[in-house]
Amino acid sequence: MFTNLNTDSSKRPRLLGELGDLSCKQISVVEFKYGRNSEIFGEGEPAEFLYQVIKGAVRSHKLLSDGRRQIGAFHLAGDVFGLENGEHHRFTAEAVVDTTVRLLKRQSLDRVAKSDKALIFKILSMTTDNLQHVENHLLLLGRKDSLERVAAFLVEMDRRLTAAGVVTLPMSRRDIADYLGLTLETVSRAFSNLQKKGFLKFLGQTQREILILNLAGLAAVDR
Amino acid sequence: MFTNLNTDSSKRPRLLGELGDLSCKQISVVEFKYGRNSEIFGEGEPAEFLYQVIKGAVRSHKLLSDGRRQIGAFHLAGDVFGLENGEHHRFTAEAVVDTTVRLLKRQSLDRVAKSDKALIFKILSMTTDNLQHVENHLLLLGRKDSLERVAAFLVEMDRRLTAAGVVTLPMSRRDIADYLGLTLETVSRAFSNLQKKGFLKFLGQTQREILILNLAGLAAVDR
DNA sequence: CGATGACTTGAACGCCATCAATCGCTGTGG
DNA sequence: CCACAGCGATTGATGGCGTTCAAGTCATCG
Repeated sequence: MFTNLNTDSSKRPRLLGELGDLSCKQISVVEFKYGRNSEIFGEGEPAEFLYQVIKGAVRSHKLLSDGRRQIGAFHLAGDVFGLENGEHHRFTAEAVVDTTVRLLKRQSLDRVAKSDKALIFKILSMTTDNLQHVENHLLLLGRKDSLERVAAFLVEMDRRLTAAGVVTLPMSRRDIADYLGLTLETVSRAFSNLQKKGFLKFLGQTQREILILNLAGLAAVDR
Repeated sequence: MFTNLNTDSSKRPRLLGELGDLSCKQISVVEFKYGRNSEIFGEGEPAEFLYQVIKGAVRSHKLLSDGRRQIGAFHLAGDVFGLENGEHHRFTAEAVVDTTVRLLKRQSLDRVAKSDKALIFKILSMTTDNLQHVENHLLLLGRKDSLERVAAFLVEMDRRLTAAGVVTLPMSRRDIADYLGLTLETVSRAFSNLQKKGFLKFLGQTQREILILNLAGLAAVDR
């Protein structure tokens, strides 16, 4: 492993914010590429690094012994993940598509954090953001029906990765289903339903490029 | 409000750990009592205090506009809640039964935290514990069936509030249902099912005192 | 005692899962 | 170039789990 690592302390960070401001503080930062569907780290493994998505997309999931899967979050360009405070990762993280990730040694992060209060608060703040997202997802999984879930998903994705009203999903219907606690068939039916209602339109043939025609309508379906 | 407040800076804390060690650091600590089903704070309200349950039980929930409710967590004796990093509470908190709560002004906490690294790390650690619990709950709500959910609930409650193998639930079947993303009827049927299977037994007539006969069996049902 | 609230149990329904067929696109090899 | 396999996605048919609606029990309390 780490055959293609790429020390970065001299380079300018490609993304600002979040971890971008750390590279100037003697924290070793490297970049690494993961192929589609390859594992970045596994649940239960020691949490040695902190990660930031540079390009691509990552899914974090838990598995039951019989294969049932729950995706806790998708991490898109700029997002930080692997932010565990304990010794071990609580999720498995995989690249959804070919993905470039920036790695930070937790050890060196902890060292700097000991003397850098702003950094501690930054980490606390990112953890809290994380918590907020998961708390909202609890309500979705516990109490929303399938159409509400898919509408909420589209609103979230529109906010996070839209380019001019067009949402280009990096993940499959199965990934979406495992994020929303549904089956891929139900997700597909909900997409068709929302298209029939005039809230969205598919572009191209891939079924992954979606033109959002009525964002407020989708938000209203979500409740 | 605050008619029965009770300054506590001179008293010994009744519970150790978590916030118990803060009372000796010039942080104003008061206790307050809430009656059964009364609101402690509401979603969206400014987060002025941090709370610790001294006696009783608290539920944190979110509501949809049509009344559907999702309980994110139950807070039992010793637990800290209201740990928001933002300005506002993200849940509504209510007393499940008559409950005594210790309040800490977030403002004074922040003041001390600025110069006390151990305290910041403590807060970060509590936030991470919180996150871990919610992440596990995602898997439950997204992918487990009703019997698995109820078994998991009993295992959790056995761990958190058992006295000699007897679990005395402070919350109603409806509260449990809204925690597990089910209806109260389904929860009731699952209890009956687990009793029939010999995993538990009801004591008294209240249906809230439960003798756990086979904890490993319950854990196995949960998977 | 009648009223109320918490819980259980039964019956019927409905939403989503499951099973299955089909379509379109991509890549591969004869 | 076309046949064909493989994958992702859609769509249809059927079934099951949990919800909904309803009745009934039991304990508490006015």
